[in-house]
Amino acid sequence: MSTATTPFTEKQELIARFSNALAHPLRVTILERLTRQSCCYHGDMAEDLPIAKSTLSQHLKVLKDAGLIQGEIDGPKTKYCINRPNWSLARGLLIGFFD
Amino acid sequence: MSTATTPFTEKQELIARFSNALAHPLRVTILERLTRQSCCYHGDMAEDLPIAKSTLSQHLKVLKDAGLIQGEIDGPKTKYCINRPNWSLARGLLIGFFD
DNA sequence: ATTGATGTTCGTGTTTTTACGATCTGGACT
DNA sequence: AGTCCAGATCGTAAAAACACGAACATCAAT
Repeated sequence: MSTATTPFTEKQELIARFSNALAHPLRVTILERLTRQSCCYHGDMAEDLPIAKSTLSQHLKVLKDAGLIQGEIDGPKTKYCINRPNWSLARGLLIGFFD
Repeated sequence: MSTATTPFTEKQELIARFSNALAHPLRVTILERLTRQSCCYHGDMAEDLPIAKSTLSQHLKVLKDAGLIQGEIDGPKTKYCINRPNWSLARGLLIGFFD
């Protein structure tokens, strides 16, 4: 396809996109939690984090748009977990990036 | 010291800071180049990249402030190279982050 | 049907990022 | 001294990130 919309390679764009998802300590915290326990509800995170729930929703959306997590509606709650395929992709790209 | 200025751990802050440095494809490109060849002049990069020199300076400053590169004045030119200790630190943190 | 709990979305304001040209600084060479 | 080149810094403008409360939607009980 080679949609050359930018002067950068696909790989460079992906590294930047995944890195951007990790570029806020709150999102790092969220991801750490989701890797420790397989899944987690919005509400459980909101309890432990010193932010408004709307702010948490925004950060979860950033992570979802980056492809690192996925959300699933479970009754009245929303359950989030790591998007494994993309997580592996990100890990591979970043480990490769650091030689 | 424990300057608890944020509710996050030092490690989380560092991961976010290093990731933020990688969160733009241009900066990814710069770092890729600096890892391939040990050092590189501002001017050499400016030739190959589709951006104004002032913009390049800004991105180099972001990378320097994050601690990933260091600059050295060499006659009329400025020579940049990877900051090895911090590069290793970033690699360790990110590889650890991805399990 | 009403209520209550759970999250998302909307609207707002503040701050940061990104990009550029123009200006300034400092070395090298006449 | 004067000139040229390399880069940094300044000033500006547009866009995006961040945070919050208010309003909205949805499910699950009552």
